[in-house]
Amino acid sequence: MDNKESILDVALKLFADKGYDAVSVQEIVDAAGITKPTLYHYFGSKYGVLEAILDVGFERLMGSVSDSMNISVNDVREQLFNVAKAFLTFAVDEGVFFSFMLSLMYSPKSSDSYKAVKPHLLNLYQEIIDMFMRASDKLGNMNGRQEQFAMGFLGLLNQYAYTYSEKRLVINEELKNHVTDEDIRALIQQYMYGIVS
Amino acid sequence: MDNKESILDVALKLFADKGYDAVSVQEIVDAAGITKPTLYHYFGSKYGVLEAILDVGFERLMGSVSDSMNISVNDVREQLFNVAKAFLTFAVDEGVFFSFMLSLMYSPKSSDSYKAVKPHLLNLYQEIIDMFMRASDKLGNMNGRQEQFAMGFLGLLNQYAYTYSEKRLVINEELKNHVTDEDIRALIQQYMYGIVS
DNA sequence: CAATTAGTATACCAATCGGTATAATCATAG
DNA sequence: CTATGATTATACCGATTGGTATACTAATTG
Repeated sequence: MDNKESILDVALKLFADKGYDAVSVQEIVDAAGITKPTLYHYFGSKYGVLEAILDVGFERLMGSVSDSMNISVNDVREQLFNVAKAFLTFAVDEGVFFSFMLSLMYSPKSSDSYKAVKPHLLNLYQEIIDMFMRASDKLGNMNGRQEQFAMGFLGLLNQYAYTYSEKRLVINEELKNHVTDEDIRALIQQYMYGIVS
Repeated sequence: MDNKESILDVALKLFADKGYDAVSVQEIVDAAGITKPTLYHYFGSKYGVLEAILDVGFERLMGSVSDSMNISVNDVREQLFNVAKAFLTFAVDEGVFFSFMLSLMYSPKSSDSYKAVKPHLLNLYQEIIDMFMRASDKLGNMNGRQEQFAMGFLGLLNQYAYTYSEKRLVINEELKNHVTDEDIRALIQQYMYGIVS
């Protein structure tokens, strides 16, 4: 791992743990074992480091989600299952980035960190909304509520990933790579047919 | 409004807009039309201001939610409706505090702001979980998934309030005081019976 | 070998950070 | 009128902030 990568790696960990604003450039370069001019050589500014982190992370997430959408399926449930699996697998594999992303989703609208993440989030939202649009014929009349369904779906995934990662930290590190297909099926079931089923 | 109140009022707006870390004490006192020693006289520290804001806001929220739970009801749906209405009404009436609260819920775990909000969040979670516990007999066998249901319910409410407030900002300020009972009923319907219903 | 370039270290900058010492002001109480 | 205690303003503190000028080194290229 060269200096450039280790800066991104270390900075992501610090940002996810303490928040973008609370981390100083000095802290990053100390943790990466380099000096400030090196960081500014590569990224130009602290904000540049943030942007680079988000570029890399979202490219992976969107790639994974897009792939999951291109698998041919028989029904909507299967479609949702595939997307949920891709999303949650990403949340587990890239836990640090994912929790940082979640914190940015809800961060204050005038903050630097929200400005940086906003375009990436719009991308993600649009991808999910489009999926519901394409499923219009199979899902029946959504009465123009595709957007609401999409945000609800994403909200459920986020909330699941969030509570799951909380539990992982508290209970057992060994569970790490286990979001089972059954878990995901139960989630889709809940989303489609509610908790009374 | 005396100095103490106006400090809290102004600080909340700034925190909600830019984030706790990004707001300086100088900024707060300038906006409140006072000077630094006055702020430190009342609150001791910047962190003390944050704590006071959260104390006031969560007392209102928890009071409203608790009241809604004490209304006698015939079934679980009615119970959920009442809680959801209290919650969403609060989210509309105290929009600035609510969006700040949401940002803190997902903020990095080692940040000062998360430390301040954590005990209040645990309170809120417990209140919702207890409600599902009490509803065990009517909701049927939840197989110990009360906690999951509770978090899912809260996640749905948060997500609804979030997208709603986004839309309000974008489309029409006039909609402000209108989260209709129909909206809430549709939300509970979705939660209980899913999107396919 | 010479020359160019990317990467790194030392040392520094002005500006801002959260916080405070001191003293003046103010309304109230005896 | 005096005294008291709560508030407030002026002016300051050391520490840290994001960022940079300069010079040196290591690797690449002709």
